[in-house]
Amino acid sequence: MSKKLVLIDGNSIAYRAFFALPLLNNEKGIHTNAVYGFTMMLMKILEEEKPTHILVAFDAGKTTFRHKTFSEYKGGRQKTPPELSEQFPFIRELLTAYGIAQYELENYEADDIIGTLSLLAEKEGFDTKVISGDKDLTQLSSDKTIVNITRKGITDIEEYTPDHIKEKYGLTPIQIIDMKGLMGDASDNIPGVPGVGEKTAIKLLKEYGSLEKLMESLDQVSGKKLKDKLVEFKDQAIMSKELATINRQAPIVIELSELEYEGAENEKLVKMFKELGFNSLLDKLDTDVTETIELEDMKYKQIDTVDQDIFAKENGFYVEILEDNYHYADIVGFAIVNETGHYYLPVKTALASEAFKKWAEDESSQKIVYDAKRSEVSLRHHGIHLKGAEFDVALASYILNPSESPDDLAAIARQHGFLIVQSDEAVFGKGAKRKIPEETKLAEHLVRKADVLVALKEKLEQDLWDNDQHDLFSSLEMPLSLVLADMEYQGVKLDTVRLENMGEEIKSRLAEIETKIFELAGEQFNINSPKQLGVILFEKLGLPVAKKTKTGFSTSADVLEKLASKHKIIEEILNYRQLGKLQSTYIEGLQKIVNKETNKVHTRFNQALTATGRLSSTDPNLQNIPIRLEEGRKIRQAFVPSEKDWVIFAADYSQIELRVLAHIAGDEKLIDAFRNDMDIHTKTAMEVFHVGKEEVTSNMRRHAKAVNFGIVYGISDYGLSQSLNISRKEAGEFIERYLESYPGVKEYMDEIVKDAKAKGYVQTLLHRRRYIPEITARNFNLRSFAERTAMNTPIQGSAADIIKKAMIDMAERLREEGLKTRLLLQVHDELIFEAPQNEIERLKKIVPEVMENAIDLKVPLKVDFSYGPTWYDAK
DNA sequence: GAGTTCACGC
DNA sequence: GACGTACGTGAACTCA
Repeated sequence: MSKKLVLIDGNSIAYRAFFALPLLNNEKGIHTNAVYGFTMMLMKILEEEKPTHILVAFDAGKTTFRHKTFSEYKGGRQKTPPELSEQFPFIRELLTAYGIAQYELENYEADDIIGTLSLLAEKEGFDTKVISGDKDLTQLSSDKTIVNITRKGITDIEEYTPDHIKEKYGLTPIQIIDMKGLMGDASDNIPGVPGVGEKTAIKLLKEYGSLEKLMESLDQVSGKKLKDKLVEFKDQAIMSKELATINRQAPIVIELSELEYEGAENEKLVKMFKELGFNSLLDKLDTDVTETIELEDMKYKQIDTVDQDIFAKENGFYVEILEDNYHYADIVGFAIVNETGHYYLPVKTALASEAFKKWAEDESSQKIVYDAKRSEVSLRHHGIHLKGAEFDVALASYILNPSESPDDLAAIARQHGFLIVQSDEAVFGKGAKRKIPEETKLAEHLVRKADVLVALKEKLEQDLWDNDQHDLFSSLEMPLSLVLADMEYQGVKLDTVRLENMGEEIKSRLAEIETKIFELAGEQFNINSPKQLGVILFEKLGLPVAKKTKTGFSTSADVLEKLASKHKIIEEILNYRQLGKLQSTYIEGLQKIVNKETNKVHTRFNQALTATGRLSSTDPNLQNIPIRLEEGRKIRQAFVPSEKDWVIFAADYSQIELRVLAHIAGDEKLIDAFRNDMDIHTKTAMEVFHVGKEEVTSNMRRHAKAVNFGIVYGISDYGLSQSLNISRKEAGEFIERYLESYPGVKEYMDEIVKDAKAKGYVQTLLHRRRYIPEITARNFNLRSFAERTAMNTPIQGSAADIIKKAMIDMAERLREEGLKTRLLLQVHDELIFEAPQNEIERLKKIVPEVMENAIDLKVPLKVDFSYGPTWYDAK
């Protein structure tokens, strides 16, 4: 077996982690961000590299042999912040728990230890991986040694092989040292030659090979200024090179055999993680760790005959279904935990029991559940209408922190310190190996889950109160889960014949286009392969390369569109892509998932996923059915009412996000515009371009529309420049002018960012929160992104709140009025119903009324609606 | 099976 | 001065 050595630059990685992550605190107020980042990195390395040997090297003390050469080496460097210093002991302890060797050496830096050991390892036939945040280490790269340098954060790395260095700099690894000697390194206070930067250094080295050879041939150097500098600073350059050279002969007294990695002491790790408050990392430890810890015996009773006395007023109730599509999956078992005891109910027993059904449908018997909607829908397939599910742990967790909400009950439990239940993956396995274990194991697992539900409710409910989010939970998300359950269970009818005909037509058109493309290309290839397509377009046909992805040429639509005038093949390819998308995703995709007996599709709305509070939709995703291009829009002709002579009735909010913005920001002009029901894009164009209504050109309006779009989605100047195909500078100016035009909005944007920095989160009108820790990041990108998130989330999230409220109100209103109309879908700002003809007139009044009055804002909400025999016609 | 690229909606 | 830039789902390809 081959030997694999991993060498980690401990100080460098700790620094990286510290600066990449916000200052986390554990319960005792100890800073833990560097330890956390370090741990993440370690876990990743261990998993990906699977080393046989491993060592973490640290710098020892303040001075090294390099200071003898140059006393100002690393001078001017900022002192290590105390918040980081205090974390080193924990990192050391962590490494001990992992059973990973550590080493430091008086007078030497971690670099030198790593350099020395990697040289030794090469001689002994190891494959070595060096991990650092310091690019200096790349000089160690060789055919046996790969150097990984962290790029941003701590887990994103760039891999330096000799080939990669050649490609990136045109140099060999050894020449990296020469480059450093010439250009210096501000961070280490290595002077180099003034006026020589990376570009010049590379040029010189490509020509002369090394610093020494360059110095020998100084007279040949072109450019007087450069030559003078090189002459003047010759000694300084040579010294700089010396400083930058890693010592590969350090007097280390440790042997490679001592670095053998035998695995972590899991119990120590679990203990440490708990102390440090790394609950989320506990999850990532080997599953057998969570199996062994603190799992006290679970006493439970298996129920063979359901009797009233196993029920109480408040019950933890867990419904287990293994597959994720609960519309088609079987229930695997139930568990109930309450003050009377712990019970496991086999599926057959429960479903055959009248007592069970009666209890499940009893509103007054409260159930604490995990994923209410999932439980409701699956029970309904067995004729049981779950009632009294008053606390959904998954939804509560999501509301408390939508970004961190795990998708497994055990993980939520762990997050809150309850280590009494295993992960589903540990019990059922994952992927192809997922299966139901023997019944006692299953029973115990389910009972534990029901048990932890009860414990979690207590904790989560308190947290909801503390955050002033209880109302959002109990009056919005909980009732909404019932509405969504109805929608999903009801499903949407498809005209499968229509779908099939469209498929046939597209198929033949695709074949035609394919022939044309092959003719134009002069050969056959897979058009769907970006790789092959790239070769054809940019190598064979020699079209100009505008953009590259990390694996090759970019062939995305925006790139291709710019090439359209250069070759006839482009248009065909874009056409092929568009039709291919319709065929594979929509026609075939829907055909795959439609219920063959009922011709209905039953989507699942994920109510606990997005960071903003929007819903998402899967299997099929009915929130991205084409509409923009007529060609694709025709897909909507296949969406029809499920009953004869009914219609599809669609109602959408007009500019809900911008209206919300007007309200939140309290911007006079924006409020005024909406009160007067103006065309908001025209209005914005008037403001931004300082023109009258009549002078707004279609191009101005288009630009204004894109800026409004940008505000709603929180895109950057770069994003705006992409969508308008203008420069980033121009895009930035547009945004600035927008903010000048709407001073209230500008003020809001400034305030919300300040607020987010102070509180660490932002919130919506109905108190939905989103935590934005990166808002204090030192990294410009992370911080900018966080700032845009802070500005955008209250807008988009409040809009999501409002339509959710409208859905609940709508369901209630339909019930009150005894209408047969059914709500089928929600697509972020629109609701789609199916309705009998004779209810249309009522709906025309009720739907806008309910939707527009879902909340009271400083501006009116406006709803447009339409209806027709198919979804296509409801436009 | 995981990661990448592309494309659809809001 | 560079970084890599709304979110979500799904398909096909590619590599291991």
